Amino acid sequence: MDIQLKRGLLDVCVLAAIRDEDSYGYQIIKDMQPYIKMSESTLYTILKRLELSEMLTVRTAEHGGRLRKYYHITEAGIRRIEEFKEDWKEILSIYRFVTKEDTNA
Amino acid sequence: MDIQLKRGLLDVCVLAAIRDEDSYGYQIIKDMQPYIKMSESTLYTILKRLELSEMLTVRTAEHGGRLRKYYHITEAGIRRIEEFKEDWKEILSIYRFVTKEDTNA
DNA sequence: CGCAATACTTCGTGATACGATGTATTACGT
DNA sequence: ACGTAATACATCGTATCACGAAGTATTGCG
Repeated sequence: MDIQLKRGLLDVCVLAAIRDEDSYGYQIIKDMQPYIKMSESTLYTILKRLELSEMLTVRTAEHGGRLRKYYHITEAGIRRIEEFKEDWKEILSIYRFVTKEDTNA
Repeated sequence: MDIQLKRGLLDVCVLAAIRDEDSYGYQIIKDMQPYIKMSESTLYTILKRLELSEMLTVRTAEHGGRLRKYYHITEAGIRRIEEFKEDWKEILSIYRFVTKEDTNA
């Protein structure tokens, strides 16, 4: 998919991936794989950004002797998803503008 | 609307604005206004980019003593719109992933 | 012992939307 | 005649951001 098209989707996708249950980087990538692919460097950059903007909180936990950083969505993160749903109406109107065939004979 | 969300839409929107009829910068902005707002600097940057990638051709014409640059979509430009329609399927699947409520429990 | 998988991090690069600013002309009100 | 808005296009600098490359470290398997 066009890289520019992905940009607005990535943040909100990551939030959606931790919405129902806390998760960690490696798992998030795997969960999103069927929908949208992203490299590790991209994901960790996004997670850092979402943490800075307080869309999620981080907690470090040990799992099998290895450290994992678990991410938990905040109220602001949930609102961010809601805002995306609002934006979606505009996106749809743009989609119609772009795809509408020229029906003037 | 979220600026990142607009990124993937802008190019294809501009192409859609000249699809049925050649147009020029100032007019394009006005035509797209109801759907998506962009500054002049953004539009002219995009037009330059689309010209470089041969999605459109340019012709300068005089109109009321003033010069106008008219933009004409190419075959590649039309294909670009078709590719967007293909991408749309992926976008929809992402949208569903993001908006689906947690129905477990 | 070596290699894949897991897990996270850092760095540099290229793309790009935008505000600010500039140039020039036409049109309109007073 | 004068000033202001509208039309029309261009350039520059900045901030944001996705990505590949590369690195660190551990677990687990053959």
